[in-house]
Amino acid sequence: MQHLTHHSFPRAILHVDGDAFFASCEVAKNPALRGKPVVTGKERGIASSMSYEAKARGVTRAMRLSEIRKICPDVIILPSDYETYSLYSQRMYEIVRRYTNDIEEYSIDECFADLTGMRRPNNMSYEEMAMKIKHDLDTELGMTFSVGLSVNKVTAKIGSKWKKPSGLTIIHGYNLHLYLSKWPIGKIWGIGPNTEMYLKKQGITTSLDFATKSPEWVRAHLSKPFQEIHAELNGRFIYPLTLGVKHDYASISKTRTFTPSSTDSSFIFSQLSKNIENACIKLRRHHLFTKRFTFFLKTQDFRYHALELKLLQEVCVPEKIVATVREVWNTIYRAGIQYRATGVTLMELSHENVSTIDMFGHHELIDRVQKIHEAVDLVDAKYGKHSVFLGSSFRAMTDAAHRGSRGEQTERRAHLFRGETKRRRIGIPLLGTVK
DNA sequence: TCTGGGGTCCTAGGACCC
DNA sequence: TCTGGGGTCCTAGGACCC
Repeated sequence: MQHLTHHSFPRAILHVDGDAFFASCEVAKNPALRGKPVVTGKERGIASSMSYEAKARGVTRAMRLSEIRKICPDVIILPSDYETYSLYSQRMYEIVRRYTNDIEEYSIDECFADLTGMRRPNNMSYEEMAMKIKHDLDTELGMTFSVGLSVNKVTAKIGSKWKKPSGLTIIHGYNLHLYLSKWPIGKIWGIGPNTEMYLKKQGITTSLDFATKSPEWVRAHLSKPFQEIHAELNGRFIYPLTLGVKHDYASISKTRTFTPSSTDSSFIFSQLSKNIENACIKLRRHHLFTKRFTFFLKTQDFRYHALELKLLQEVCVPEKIVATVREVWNTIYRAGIQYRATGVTLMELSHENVSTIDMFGHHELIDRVQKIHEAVDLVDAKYGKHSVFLGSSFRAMTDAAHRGSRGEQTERRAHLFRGETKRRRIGIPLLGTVK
């Protein structure tokens, strides 16, 4: 009796990657920008995406806008417009979905598609499908995409990165090794700087060097994710596609760097308070509650001093979190140390408020505070974000000396307040003191 | 890349229990 | 009181991605 071997014949996995996606969306939205150096990220003061014309002039990611203007005086710098980008993103998914329903919406500018078994229904070869998808995307969205077609996600990713922009690279299992021999180990999806350095020390420089190591060697030297990458580089299909729309958050975090750095306890606390408030705004927008959080202070030399704390009850408002941080503040904050950023991460997110604890009327109080925040969210929706904020965040919202990297935006809003509208910013010290 | 911001997953080690 | 071994849960932190 013979073994029934799973003759898992090759899959056809497509990876689609928008070229300079944010900048390209801006150009698609406003064709007058076509052919010009376009950069997005104005609100952050650094480039987050740049058109190929801007790249040709030497603009790179995270470059300061002041420097960009220096090397490229005719650059067009735009604030990020995520509403537009996600609209184009949805259209990208929809176009790919014409050819298969098995789509992973991997990120705003990328998706995977499993074309396996779709030759008959589409009456096309896999190669034709890849070409047609790219053609549809390019012509209908007014920007270019780079596409890779191969036998799994890791190799499809190599395909889409092989030629950029506007590339279409098909990597069959039988000539995978030709691509791997020319693909540096550090460019593999999932291999970062750390592992790259480690593998190089082991004499591995190309993807092929790595792929041809024995599974035993890989098991002995590397952790699970790298064993899986190794298997995919050998043409196996390991990583399934996560189908359907993106699931809920596992965590929500907010962090902000301030320049110059500071040693001022109350200022740093207010920065953290502001981050907590913003994280809670996002929490409520997604109708979530948190039961646990970590916060950190980042020192001038990039060390993190962090603490993880558990709440007695799920919350979606910042008061209890801020009060908890205040209680332990002196175990983390050290006088005389220069801090450059604070941050908070909310975890154990859930949809319902399942708490049963209701001692000393805590529940009622929290409910009341929650109602205030519902009203505040409405005010914010009407008059703009942060029209109302916690008293404990006051300094972070007003200190001109310590404007964060969002300084330009703050300035612009402050101007609005003085100018055509009568909007007032209201600090609510009371909320900050709820215990 | 002298370093912005928002995420996910994995692992090692300690605590605790049987 | 000392001992071995094993399982589970939790936490800190590493590594990576866009």
